[in-house]
Formats: sequence, structure tokens, C-alpha cells
Amino acid sequence: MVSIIDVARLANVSIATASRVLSGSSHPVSDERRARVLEAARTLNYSPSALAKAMVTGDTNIVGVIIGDATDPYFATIIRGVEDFARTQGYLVIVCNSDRVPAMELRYLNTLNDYRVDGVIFAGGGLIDEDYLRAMEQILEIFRERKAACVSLGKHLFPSVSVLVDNVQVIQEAVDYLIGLGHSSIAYISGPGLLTTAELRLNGYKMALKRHAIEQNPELILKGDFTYEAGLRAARVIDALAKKPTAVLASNDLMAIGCLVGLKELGYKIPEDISVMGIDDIAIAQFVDPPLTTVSLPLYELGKVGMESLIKLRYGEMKISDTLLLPHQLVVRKSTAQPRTKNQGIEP
Amino acid sequence: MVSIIDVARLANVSIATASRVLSGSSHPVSDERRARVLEAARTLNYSPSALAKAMVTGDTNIVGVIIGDATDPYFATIIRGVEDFARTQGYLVIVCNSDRVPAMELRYLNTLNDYRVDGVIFAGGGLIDEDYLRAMEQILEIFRERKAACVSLGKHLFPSVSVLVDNVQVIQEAVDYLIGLGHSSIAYISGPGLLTTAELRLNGYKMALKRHAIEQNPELILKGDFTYEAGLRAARVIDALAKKPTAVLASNDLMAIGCLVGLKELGYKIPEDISVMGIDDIAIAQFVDPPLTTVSLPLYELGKVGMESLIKLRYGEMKISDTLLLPHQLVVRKSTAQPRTKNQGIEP
DNA sequence: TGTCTTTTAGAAACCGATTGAAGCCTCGAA
DNA sequence: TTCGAGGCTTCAATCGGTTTCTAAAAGACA
Repeated sequence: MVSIIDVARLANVSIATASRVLSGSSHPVSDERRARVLEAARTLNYSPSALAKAMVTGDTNIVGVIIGDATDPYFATIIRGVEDFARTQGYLVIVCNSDRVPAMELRYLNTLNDYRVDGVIFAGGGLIDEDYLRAMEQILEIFRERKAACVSLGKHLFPSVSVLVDNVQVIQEAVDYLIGLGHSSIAYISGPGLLTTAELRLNGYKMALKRHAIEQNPELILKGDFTYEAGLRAARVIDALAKKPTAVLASNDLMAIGCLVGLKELGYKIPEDISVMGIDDIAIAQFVDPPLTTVSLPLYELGKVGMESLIKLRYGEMKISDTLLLPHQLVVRKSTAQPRTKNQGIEP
Repeated sequence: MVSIIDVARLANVSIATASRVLSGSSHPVSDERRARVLEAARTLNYSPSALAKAMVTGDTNIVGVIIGDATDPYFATIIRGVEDFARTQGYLVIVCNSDRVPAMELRYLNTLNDYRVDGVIFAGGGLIDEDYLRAMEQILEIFRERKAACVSLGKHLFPSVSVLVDNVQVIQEAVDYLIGLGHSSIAYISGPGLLTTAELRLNGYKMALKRHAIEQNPELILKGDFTYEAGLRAARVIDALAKKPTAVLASNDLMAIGCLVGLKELGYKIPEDISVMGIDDIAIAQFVDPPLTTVSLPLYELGKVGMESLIKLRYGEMKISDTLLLPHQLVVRKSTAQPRTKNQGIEP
């Protein structure tokens, strides 16, 4: 591999001079020597070692992104946002699929620290787990000492810049919309209990019902895990219910779609027999039949702004305690409608 | 940041000894000193610099993956396969969204080379472009000199280990299946012309027709670009045709789904009025209505085997000229059926 | 001509590891 | 007593850059 030494030798200048020309230093170099260095670099096909540079300057221009699963459109869109912005700023992105397993996240974080990444972005909601949090705070302390940035795109229980959507509000608007349509028996498919996102969204559901003075029915709160299959299972549970709801709100689109497909297979007409609604507005949502009513979250933007915040945090233009809130929007499609008979779900 | 020097000092041993126990060298170290080093590393919260290590050993344990777009389920699945296997082998994965723009790919490759990645994986088909190829071969020559591996998951026109599916065969089986159903007027939505994958698939279509002695109708070959929107447009073109086909084969699922949705909007019943079929079997394919008949490609496996090959290539267990062929499988769902009236599409 | 700036060049330290070669004990054999 | 062999340790070179600090050359001015 050709090094800066070879370039310097060929150009007949010192290593220092070669470095200054090649790295765009502000230190003055005569035009004549500058040209010689550039010429030498070109003929030798010189490629400066980013590793060596990182060792001395202290920053790698690499960031890590911890996601649940790249095949989940939710995370895929976030990644794209992160990477697009990272590229424009000269950063490279390492993607880490943790499947939301605490031990996996911690292992990744240690490895990323070994590589001295300039920062880490946590996509998706935070894990609620004592041991995890303790370990997390310890490793993040090391990051902080290194002045590596920590950004999370969702509520996390450790210190980090947060780029958020108002999850409680998101669900409340969804429930408001369904109630506005005339529904009062609304099933809810929740996310996994140990995720902040799931907890917030469930709270939103409960608060919205309370605000409308609708009594909570524990039977209508179904446990899910944000996967398509969970939605399918929920459909079967709903089908087996004595008093069926007139609408189902899933806490993410993947489950909503699973539920929609499951209900259709069981003979329900959507939205005539039952309305189905999701959250997120992933790309698939518009392709299913009927197209899914949902709340659009700024997934791509979340990634982009997250990456932007990471850089600002590094340059001292933001504080670790800063929080950004991004807007969401209700998207009405065809999977929701007025209930066939008013209150049909409540009165047996 | 605490370095190995600090650990050595605290353990009261030389740096060399500290390095030997910390890096798992085979060089003998007495149990007593070994224990002291381990203890010191733990109390200091020592995190070995992977950068420094990479500088001296020459390998970074980082690989780059060049994809079109992370939000395309096709690439997302491949990435997941790559990353899952990479992790088990101690590699980190840098994801590069090139949108298949030649200049973007080249830029990424240069950057990845600056970081001295151990190898690069090209996901998806190769670009057909003279200038691109020339530049590509030049930069890949540098990779080769560094003994960095180059693997492509699809046919590329530069030297690399290839992990492939038989694209021609895939399409032929799809066409065979449609013809077996009784179709003889089959529209085809192609991919972008400058992609090997698109070219191969189109050839497969033409060869299959020829084999069945069906005359090619240029009107039925529609230009697409592998996006959902291209499928929508194709639906409108088909609708405007005087002699309508009885089946549409899209060269990927995204376009098939676009076409399916588009045709439904135009009032066609699928599959009664017209059969629609895709290629890839991305996850969405089973959620659309009707579920899409397609050919399942081993996307995850492609990524996994690709990463595996990269490592084998590095260790001399494979040659750059090696090619692996992975199996595909026809998946019949509900979007295809016998044509309503035999030969309706051919006789006006 | 001598002195004082201003430019520009280069020598050398440093980032944090790995590793080949050399050195030091200790023990057993001659 | 001397020598050789093994087992551990350590020294120091190395990877490929950046940057501080010193110094030389050139120009300005009296």
C-alpha cells in the first residue's frame, strides 16, 4: 500500500509538507511544492489511511446505528435517513441489528467503542430493564468521556439527545378519530411491554378512552410484539370474543396489517364489519387492501435529524439534554369507516 | 482514554506482556502476570483500540455493503443476512445506499478503501456502463493489492466472487407456469436497462416465449425501473392496450404490486380478469390482496452466503473466480389463475 | 550591511496497539 | 564450574498519518 511517505519522497518534499497539502491544512505551502505533491499522489494512486488519520485526530467519522431489525420498514426508513445525511457530512454508518435484545445491544456498544465511533444513534423505543440500564449507563459514560455523541430516536431511559414524536398524542389522535367516526368499542393491540414506545402508546390509548368517558375493557387490550404475526393472532382472538369491537387500533402498522389480513381470512369485511387502523405509515400501508388508515410518523426525518443532532452535539451546538419533537399526521385511507350499527359492540 | 500503556503500568508489566494477554496471543505468559493484567484491564475499564490494532495487523474486521436502497425490502433482507453472519465472525458492516448511481458507488468504494475495509459486497445486479466499469476495475485493483475481498450477489461485470440465482431460469419458470395455466398473451414489465439483472430476466422472458413458440409482441414489453410507481404506470399502459394480455409478469415484486393495485383501481378483478405475477417474494407479497404469486429468491441466504464467501476468500478458501448458485422456488398464491377465455388475449 | 519580520520547510513527537528479536533466569547435564 | 536449553520478559521497530516547534530563507527597512 502506498503511504504518504512514498508521496513525499516522489514529490521530493518532507512528509509534513505532503500531509499539509493532502489533508487541506491551513498551514501555507508554496504553489510549486503543492503541485508536486498533488501530482505525486495522483501518479501513485494514493489513498490516505482513514485509520491512521483517526488515530491522531481522535475522530473516525464513523457512527453506529442500533436498530431492531433492518427488514422492518420502520427501521429501514430511519436508516436511510441517517445514512443520507451522514454521507453529505462525510460520515460512514455501521448498522447493528439488535433484535432489541439487551445483551446484543450492549455487545454492539462495546464493539463500537473499540472502534472509537464518533457517536451512536439508537433507533426505536428504549428498553425498560434495570440490569440493562445499569450496564448501559456505564458504557455510555465511557462514550461521553471520549466525547462521542449519543442520540436516541425515541424515549430512552439513559442520557442522550432525543429526537421524538409525541407517542401519547399520536395514539390519542388515532383514538379520537375512531371515536369521532362513532366507534366506542375499540380494541387495542399493544407492543412488547418492556419498550418505552409500547408503554407510551398504551397510555395514550387509555387516556383517550378516559377523556371520552369510555370505560376500559381489559378484554380489548391485546398483547402484541410489533410483528405481522402478532396481528394475525390478534385477529383470531378478536374473532373469538363474545362482544366484538367495532374497531381495532394496532400500535404499529405491521400488526395492523396482520390483523387486517387475518380478519379478512376469517370472513370479516373491512371496514364494513370492523375498522382497522395502524400507526407509523410504513410504505406497505398504502398497498394493502383496503389501504390502511394510520398515523404517519416522520421516520426518514427522524433518522436525518438524528444524524444532524449527533454532529451538532459533537460540535457543541447542542446539549445532551436537548429534545426535539417532530410532527406526525393522521392519514385516513379506506380501512376505517363508521360502525355498521351504532354501539353494536357495546350492547350485545 | 485509557490505553494499553496504562494497563501495563498498573499491572507492573511491559506493554508487550499486556498486549499478549489482552489480545489472546499464543506467546507464553505466566499465570501470575496474566492475572495481574486482566485485573488491571478490568479496573481501568480498558477498551482496546480497534483502530490501532487494525493499523498494525492490517485488517479492520469491517466490510462494506453497497446496496441500492435500504428501504427496498429486497436489499433490506440481504443486509440482514450479511450482518447476522458478519456478527458471528466478529465483523462490522458499513451500509452504503448508492441508489445504483455509478458515481455514488465509486465514491463509496474510494471511501471504503480509505478505511481499509477487509472487503466489499455488492448487492443486487451489476451496472452496465463502460466508464463505470473502467473506473471500477481500477479501484478494485487497489482492493486486490490490499487483499481486500470483493463479492457480488448478482452478476457484475468486474472480477469478484459471485453468489447468484439463475435469473434466466427464474423467469422462464415463471413464464412456464403462466403458460401452463393457459396464458399465451403475457405482458412483461422489465427492469432498468442498464442493470444485468434486468437484462437477464428480460432474456429469460424472451427465451421462454420462444421455447413455447409464442410470438413476441413488442407492445407487451413494458419498461419499468423496479419501483412501485413503475408498476402503477404499467397498469395504465396495459389498460390502454387494444389487445389486452391475460397475464402480467413483472420482473420484481414491487412493480407487480404496483401493477396489481393499479389494475384493481381501474376496475380489473385479479386474477379473474388478468393474472399478475412477480419475482423476488419480498415479505409484502403475501399481504397484498390477492396475495401475490411470485418466485421466491433466497435473499437472506444471499447475504449470509455472500458474507461467508468474503471471509473464505480472505482466508484463501475460495478463489475470486468462484461462483455459487442458490436455489429459487415458485410460490403460487392467489394473484394468478387460468385466463377467463382461452386465447382471449391473442384473438381480438 | 545589519536587523527584524514574514513565509515556508522539515524534524520529530505522538496516537495505541502488535510482534520479532534479544535478554535474563533457572535448571539440568556434562 | 560451565554450558545449553527453555520459559518468560522486555525492548524497540512498525503501521500511516497530524501537528508542534524550530529553523532557514527571503524580503523590508534603516
